Amino acid sequence: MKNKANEQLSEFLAGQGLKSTRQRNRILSVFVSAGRHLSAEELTLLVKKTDAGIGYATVYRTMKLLSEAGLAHERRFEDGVTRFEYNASEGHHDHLICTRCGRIIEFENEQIEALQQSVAKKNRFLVQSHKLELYGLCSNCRGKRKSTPDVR
Amino acid sequence: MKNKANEQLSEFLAGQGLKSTRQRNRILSVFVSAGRHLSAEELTLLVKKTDAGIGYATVYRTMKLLSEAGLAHERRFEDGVTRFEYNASEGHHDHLICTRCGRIIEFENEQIEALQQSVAKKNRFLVQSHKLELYGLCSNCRGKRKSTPDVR
DNA sequence: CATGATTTTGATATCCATTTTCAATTGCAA
DNA sequence: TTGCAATTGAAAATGGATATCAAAATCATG
Repeated sequence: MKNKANEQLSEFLAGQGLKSTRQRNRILSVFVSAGRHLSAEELTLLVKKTDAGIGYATVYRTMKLLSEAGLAHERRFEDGVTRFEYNASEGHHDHLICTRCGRIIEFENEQIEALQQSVAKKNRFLVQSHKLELYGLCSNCRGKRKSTPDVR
Repeated sequence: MKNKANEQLSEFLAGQGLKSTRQRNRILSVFVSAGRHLSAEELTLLVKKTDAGIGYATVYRTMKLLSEAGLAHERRFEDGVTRFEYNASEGHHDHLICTRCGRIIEFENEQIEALQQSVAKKNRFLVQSHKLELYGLCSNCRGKRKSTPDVR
């Protein structure tokens, strides 16, 4: 009866011998419906609107769990704060990050990925993962002095 | 009489109305002669061998200063610790980072840079800076079970 | 449905890198 | 030398993330 994400969570928990709890389901629901990159703090604030009794620690723990379950991905950009993104399914992607309004745009580019492999090969290096982030001004913020924050 | 880096520092300090101090010169000298990426902690340990009275706070403050002076670049990789690299002159480069021994290899690739620009253009995004990191196993660590730590 | 072993939770303490505070010291122009 | 702003070192504060621990909740079992 629940949405797909929550079903996936239930499966994962059952498979790991972990328990299904109100908190875990609530946190996942809020996270998914937010539909954007969220820090643990932002997520906690959203969650508390629905269920004031859920604490920070539980949010942190749950997000780690969701990462293990493949339902969330941890991202840490320049500001040093870990943010989570909901990963419905698709593969790897990289990010454009607006330094003014915080907007995060995702992109994929196989040509770049291929070149990365060739660089690695030249250095006899075996790539396990990579991170590509482009920082700058998004279309909304170019040429503006002020802006409406999108994400903090 | 000093080396080039220290001369650059003196110029920068004079230009900013800041003072030349024993600590600042000592820290820069140690940093430059190390010739590799160093965290503030690693650098402090090295500095203390020469001059035990220099504290952490001064190292942090000085490295921030050197960054402003263009003599150092801050880098923060996945482990969340800020490291500094001495930048003699050359332009931008990216990194291959060994997840086993911590070795850091620098590389440049204009093709990748060009593709980044095209991605940005498609998204009407103005790039100010970027970060590309490839994590994996270096040539020494491929096929090994254990390794000799290079950094940390 | 009651039991009880095992998990989970929430509040709080702790960790760790970095920054700030502040009184004492130092650099340097006059 | 003197005077004052800049700098320093030690220690406290900060901030995000993790660990601790007693109380509460889950859930297989009887």
